[in-house]
Amino acid sequence: MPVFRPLPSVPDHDALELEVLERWKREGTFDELRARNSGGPTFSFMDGPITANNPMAAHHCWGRTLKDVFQRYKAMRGFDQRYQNGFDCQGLWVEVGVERDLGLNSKKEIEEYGLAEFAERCKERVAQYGEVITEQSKRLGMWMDWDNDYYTFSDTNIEYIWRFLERVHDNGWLYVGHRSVEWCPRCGTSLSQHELINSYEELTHPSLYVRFPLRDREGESLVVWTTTPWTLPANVAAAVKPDAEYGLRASGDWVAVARYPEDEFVRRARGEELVGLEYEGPFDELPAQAGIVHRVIPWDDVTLEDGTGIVHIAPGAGAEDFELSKVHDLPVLAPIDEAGRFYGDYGEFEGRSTEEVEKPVVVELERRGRLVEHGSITHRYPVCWRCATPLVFRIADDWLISCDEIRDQMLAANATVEWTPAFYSKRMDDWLRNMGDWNISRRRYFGLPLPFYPCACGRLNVVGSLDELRERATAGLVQLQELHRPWIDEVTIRCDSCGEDVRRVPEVGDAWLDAGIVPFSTLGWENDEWVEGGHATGAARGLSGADLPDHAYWEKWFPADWVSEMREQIRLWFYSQSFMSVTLTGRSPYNAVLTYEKLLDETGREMHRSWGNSIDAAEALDSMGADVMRWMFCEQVPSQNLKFGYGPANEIKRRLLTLWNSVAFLVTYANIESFRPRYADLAGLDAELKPLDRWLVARTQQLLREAEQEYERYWTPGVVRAFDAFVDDLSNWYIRRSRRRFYSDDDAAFRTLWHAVAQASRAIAPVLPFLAEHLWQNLVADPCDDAPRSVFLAPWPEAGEVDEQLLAEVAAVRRVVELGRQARSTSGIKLRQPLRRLVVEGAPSAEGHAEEIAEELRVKEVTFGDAKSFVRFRVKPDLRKLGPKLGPELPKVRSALETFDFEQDDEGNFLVAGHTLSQDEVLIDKTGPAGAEWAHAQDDGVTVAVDTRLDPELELEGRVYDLIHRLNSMRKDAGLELTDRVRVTLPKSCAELERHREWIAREVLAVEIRFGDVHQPQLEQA
RNA sequence: GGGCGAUUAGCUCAGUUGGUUAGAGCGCCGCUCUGAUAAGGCGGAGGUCCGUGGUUCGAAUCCACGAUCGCCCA
Repeated sequence: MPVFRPLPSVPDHDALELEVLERWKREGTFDELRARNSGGPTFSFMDGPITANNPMAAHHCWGRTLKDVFQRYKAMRGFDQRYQNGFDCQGLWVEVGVERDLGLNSKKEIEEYGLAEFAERCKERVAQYGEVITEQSKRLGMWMDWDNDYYTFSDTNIEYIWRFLERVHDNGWLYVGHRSVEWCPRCGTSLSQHELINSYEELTHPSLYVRFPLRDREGESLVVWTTTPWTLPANVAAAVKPDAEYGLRASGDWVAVARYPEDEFVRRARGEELVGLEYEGPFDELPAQAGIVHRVIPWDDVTLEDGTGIVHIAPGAGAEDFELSKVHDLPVLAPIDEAGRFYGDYGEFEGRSTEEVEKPVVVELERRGRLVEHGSITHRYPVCWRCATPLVFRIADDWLISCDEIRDQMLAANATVEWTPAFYSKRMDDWLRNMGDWNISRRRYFGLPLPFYPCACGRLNVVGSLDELRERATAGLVQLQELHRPWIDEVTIRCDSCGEDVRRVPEVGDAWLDAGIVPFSTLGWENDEWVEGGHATGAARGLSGADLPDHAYWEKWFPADWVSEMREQIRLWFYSQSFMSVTLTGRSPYNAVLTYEKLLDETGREMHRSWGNSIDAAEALDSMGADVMRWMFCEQVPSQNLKFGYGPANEIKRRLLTLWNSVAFLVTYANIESFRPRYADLAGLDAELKPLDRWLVARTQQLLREAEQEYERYWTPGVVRAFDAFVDDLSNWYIRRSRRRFYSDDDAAFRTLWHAVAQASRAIAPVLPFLAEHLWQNLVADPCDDAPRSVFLAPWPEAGEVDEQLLAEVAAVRRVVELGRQARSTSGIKLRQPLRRLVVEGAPSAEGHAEEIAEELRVKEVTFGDAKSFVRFRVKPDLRKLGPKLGPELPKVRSALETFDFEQDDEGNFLVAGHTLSQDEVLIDKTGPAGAEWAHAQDDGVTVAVDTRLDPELELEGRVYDLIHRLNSMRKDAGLELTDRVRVTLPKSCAELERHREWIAREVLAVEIRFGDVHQPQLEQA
């Protein structure tokens, strides 16, 4: 029975991960970890809710990996954590998903379907995808308290938002805005400013130049440019830039001179001279236009960058237009309804959409000779972020929260937050400085019911809790199954001013209210008594076992020590959370933030299902494996977009192979030699260690220290880099150098290598939980009875003293070896051929390691000190020392040294340009010719020279190495096991090698070597 | 128009206190090891570190201005 399970030549990540998941489940590892850490110091992480509306996409895995990495790290360090996952459950996302499923495509169709039924479908959808996301997250390795998720559509969550809104109202911040807003005609609702961002697409629209004939100026017209023909029927004014120059063409058209510098004008006028002129509107005969006087108004913001310098103004169909209407007292014509269709007083346009009227408008203008030019333009135009319908402007009443008073408080709160990467803090500030009032209302169905009950008496009743609703209700309580439409709409309450019955407004709330309240709703803010299962109320009933904790619990866990979400969340969740928290408590709800950019495909394009380049989470998890994905996410500098794909994944798989092979090496020989590991070795190795062993121990300590530092600053790229470098050193220095020691029962070597691999697994476990656990099981948990059953149940391996001197020595050795290889390679002599002598200068700290250097470079002797006889030497200033000392004199000294313009005194000091430099103030480089017998290489003060002369003895040894090489190749070709013994027959021509018979036999595991009548060496299994 | 980033090898990107000859991976060429083996190692070619100016003994790094790209706001 081997000590370790043999490793296959390459890891099967998928199988290995499923096995680890199964073991965690079987052994209750996560529960045990939580129990162990319970009562320890707290690490408060607040999970931003993931929308339970679709399976996970690759980009979700990025964020969820980061969340899991740091929760695992903190858990290994003994921190008590909550692990509560959150689902975002209501609002437009879910509605649109359900609409698609049901084939509904307008608000009318939803209403015909029935709001109660529609709400049930929404809840089913949330339940369904909540489950899918949970399974996918588990597969990714996420450890969360999966049975106690919070759902933002619970009555509890809703009530907490009501309390917030009540506070907002008490503060006097709540108001109804009558404004021009971006409107989605399909969804039938306005969008808030944070919903507009990132939702621009390249769209082609008509580009029209249209005449507005001036009254009292026969034959003269203003020419305006528009890309929205549908707004022309609502035109009431034309704006000019008062200080710009306008010109009248011979054709009678007025345009800005700056726009047409080449044109000839029969008359010129400043914009202000045109102000006040009246003109004929484009569609004056429409009933809606009755009695409207169209006139020219001044507007400083008229652009001379495009168009004609004269702007068509329709206050009912544009934001700036609407603002101007207030300044200039213009009539406001609102042409379209909630579905984006024209109202009845727009003649032939009635009932048509904004797109459908484009053509008739053009035809009509043309017929009347009003059209100067008709083309098209492709520009960036906002579309609905959910359904991609192009947005329009319309006048609407929305509920808004004023930002005036909170803005500075939020800025102050943000100043307390530690952002990673740091510059995101400034972006948050920028957003806060510029944020407009928060539009919280949506004219939809399955969302947060706004608890606003305006009364005819002028009183706005804002209900702050379910209890208050019950108390004030005058009807509808019996059927109130949950706080959603349609049920909530049936409840009427008594106005607390006049006592009349009042109804709720029909609007629902912005989904970011739902997400923003969770630092309060999930932690039991101002809740007197702990309520078991108290978060699974209303629509969340039966979905979760989450409790509603009491206020003491909130005190313990608020604010979050750390949150992590993608960059967009600056204007979304980071914003809404902070807004609500500052309102309620005056402080930031999180202390530290890790933010990351966007996930693109591996060529750098955005992923889109319709482009065929999208990779969803399930597919990626299946074909890459979770560890590989996690590595990719962790390696990525979070301020850069991540190029995600199979190409990069395969590269990572290959890189992980070095670790795998190192472990496989250990396992192979440990089994052959029946090595038995001791768990206590991980706390400190007390074996008789050789210098190289002590080096690996120091190197391992260094890894632990670096990893810890990087985890502490939430910088996964640093962790990955440190680990990668460690594995390279482990494999390409320690194992490479020590290989032979494992062919025999060298206890110190086995223990040292085992120690290093086990400790490294612990350090990387948060990033690669599966691989680390798999290795821990095989290397530690299974063979050591006293070891923790999981790498995550072992405590974090604290870094001890790092032997910096030893690390420096070996670094010097490796540099010498590197140079030695370079020197050898310039000579053209194979590494297999032994050489007589190597001389090293400038690497004093490598002096204790002459034997290693000799072995690596296959030379008989390594001497230190005198390479001068082989090379010329060059002296360079040590800038760190001499810079401060010499100041402006330095360049002179430097160039003198470069041109060998210096002398050396008896003490070895350098006399140059009037200065005396001691030896430790300069760096000495060797360079130059040394004759054909010596090959050399130098770098940064270190020089090596190797004697390339061969003598008969060296040549003979070279032949022995050749033979060994050849025989071992034959062994491999013959498919022999590592431990198989062989009999070798050599041709008589090899007789001279007789002297090295034992050496050869040892290297090829030969029980017999004889010389026979053969032409080629032959070999058979013994 | 304002804000925040980015610009480093053919490609993808590291490079947090300013320090000597700027790194990695991939790709390319050559060599090499062969008991990690459809791997590994070494070497080479390949860089005006976007540009200009400034601070400094010294700038990829700090400052100013400009260019290009990206993101956010207006």
